[in-house]
Amino acid sequence: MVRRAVQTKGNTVPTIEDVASAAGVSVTTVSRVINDVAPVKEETRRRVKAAIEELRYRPSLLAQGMRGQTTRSVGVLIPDFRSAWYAELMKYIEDEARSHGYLAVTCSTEVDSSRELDYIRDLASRQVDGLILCWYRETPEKMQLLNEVAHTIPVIMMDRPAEGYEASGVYTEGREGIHKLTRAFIRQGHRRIGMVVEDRSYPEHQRRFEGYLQALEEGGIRPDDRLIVNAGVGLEAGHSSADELLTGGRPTAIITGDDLTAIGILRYCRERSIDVPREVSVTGFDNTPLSRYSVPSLTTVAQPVRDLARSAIEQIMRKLKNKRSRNREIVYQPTVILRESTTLREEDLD
Amino acid sequence: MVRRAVQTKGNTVPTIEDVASAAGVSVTTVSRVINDVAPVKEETRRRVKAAIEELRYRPSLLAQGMRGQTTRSVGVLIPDFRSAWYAELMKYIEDEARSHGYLAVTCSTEVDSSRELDYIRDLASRQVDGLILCWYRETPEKMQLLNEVAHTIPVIMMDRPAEGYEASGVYTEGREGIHKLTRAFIRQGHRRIGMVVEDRSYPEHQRRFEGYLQALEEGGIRPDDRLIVNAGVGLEAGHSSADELLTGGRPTAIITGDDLTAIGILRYCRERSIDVPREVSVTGFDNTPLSRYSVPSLTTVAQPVRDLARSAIEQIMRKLKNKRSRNREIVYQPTVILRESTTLREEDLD
DNA sequence: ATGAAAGCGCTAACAA
DNA sequence: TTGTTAGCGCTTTCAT
Repeated sequence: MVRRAVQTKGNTVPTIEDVASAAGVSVTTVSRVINDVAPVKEETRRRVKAAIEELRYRPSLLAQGMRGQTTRSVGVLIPDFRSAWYAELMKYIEDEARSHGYLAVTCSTEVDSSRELDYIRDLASRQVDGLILCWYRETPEKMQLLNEVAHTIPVIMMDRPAEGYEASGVYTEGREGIHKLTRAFIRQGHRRIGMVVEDRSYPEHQRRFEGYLQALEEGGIRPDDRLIVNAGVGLEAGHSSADELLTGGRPTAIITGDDLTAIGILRYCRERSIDVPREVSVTGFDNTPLSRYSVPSLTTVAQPVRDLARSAIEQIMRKLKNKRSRNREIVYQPTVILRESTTLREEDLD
Repeated sequence: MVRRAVQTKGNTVPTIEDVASAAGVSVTTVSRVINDVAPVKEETRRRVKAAIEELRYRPSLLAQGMRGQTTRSVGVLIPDFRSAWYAELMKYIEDEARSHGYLAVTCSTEVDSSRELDYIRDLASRQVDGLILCWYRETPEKMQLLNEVAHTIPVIMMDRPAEGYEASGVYTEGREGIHKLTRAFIRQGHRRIGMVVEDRSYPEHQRRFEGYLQALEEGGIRPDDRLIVNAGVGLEAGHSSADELLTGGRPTAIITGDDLTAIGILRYCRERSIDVPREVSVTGFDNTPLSRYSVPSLTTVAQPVRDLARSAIEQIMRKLKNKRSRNREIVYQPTVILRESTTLREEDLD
């Protein structure tokens, strides 16, 4: 009788069948001890566990996912890994997902529409159990794809209301933060308040801009085009925006929607020996770790990142548990953090 | 004859069978059209494609992965999403993977051994086609698990030699960067050169520290314990290290292994009105975007991040193509970037 | 050029 | 308490 030397194919991953035959039971029994889903005689269980241990068997999540309905994973789309804000969001989303036994698969879209589409399709094909989106531009094609996907799995829009989508919205009302900040400057006597608008095709940035306009209007100040710059996000964008603003309208305060943008402005001011905050105040957004350590440290607007992440995952889990539960909007309020780059005081805020 | 209203189950994802019956062909034919793997009559192909289009069918990567051998994905482990350096690495790894049609699944270990183990096991169960690791501590348990995994799929160790593992190594010789920097300070006349060592249990940090020691020795300088601080990574760690160093041994130059650490030091110096670089020079590591925009801007050591990412993915693809190809060590040399936080000149470097 | 059927590794009826 | 078996959605012989 020829006996195949099973150990020869040592570079093969053991399957449930290998465990079963090693333990002298059926695959069902193995499955039962793995999932602890039906009574198994104590001694059998021991044998199975021993076999699992010895073969270093781990069930294939692919097969489990194929058989069952879940891959225990959620897809996350963010614009850029290198953004401190999204990095932090990603971290907390990962932690929250993990605490439910889920894997967060995060992809960066680089603000590229076709890349967004590709990733959404890819993640859907991989049968992630839910999708969390932080994205920029909106196209009919994306809306359609997204609504198709949302038909199958829960979708969360972060950073904006989910209106118009079959999705839940989880975000911070950034408009309110900028509004408070602008109003505080006005109360302090500022009249020439500038704003760097990062990317108006991104709904949330548009909303922040509206908070600025609203405060100006309430303060009886006419918006001045020379004090409003449309720029990208980041250090470079901040730096060049500062050049534009400070050689033009000469604001006494500059509001931005991103810490890095603000830090780019700080850098510019230092190069030109413009004192912050004496000659011009500068504010950021997101309260990234860096904003505490910039020189001068940065007045900024904080989002409750843990809460955002927790809510996003919670919404997904809720819909996973009860397929027909409704979508929700979860909105958080931002907090203004006062630091050295302004002379604002708490009283100015309200 | 009862006709089931197929459209009723509209919230179900279409399968290859749905496409087949919609197009009036067998699943085999559909598969052939999808994968373009065998001749199909032009008209049939059209019908199938139309059905695919109409049903918005996308093949399940789960089923494909289960059937075939590949999930078209690679797992990536990094310590922290919030580190600018790893964020950048992650971005380029994602891009490279994508260019090969692969999905990069990146997980953060938070420098937690059990989390590392969990993720490695999880990713292996999900049958990623390769694994890229950047990690800290080394335990027997991890070594064993890793070598088991490496038996099945290609594994890349980034940030360190892969010696002792059945893996390829892809990393920058950071020791050399620190060595050059230290030597440059010595040539410039510095004698009291301090170093903040981020985490010596992390092999790469240990190696950087050795570069420092080596340069001191070559310069005939005895290492001074009061000038060497063991700290964590990051702004806070830098800040407190500065306190320790500058109230103690009073170095005229401080070398670190991380830009953020250095920026924490800059912040401290500003608080204490210690002029950089006049009173003390400071250097970082990684040439993160921020190092150009700090005040003062930071002399630092750059790693060729694109090359690292490209090599890592290349090694995986190579081993995937040819299972029995050997592991390799791919080592890159770092580049010193001179900026305002030192008074070093190019001539001092070599 | 096309189709029937086996099987990837697993779970869940259904039987015993 | 345990085992047999039918799929999950796909690819791939092997026939036709």
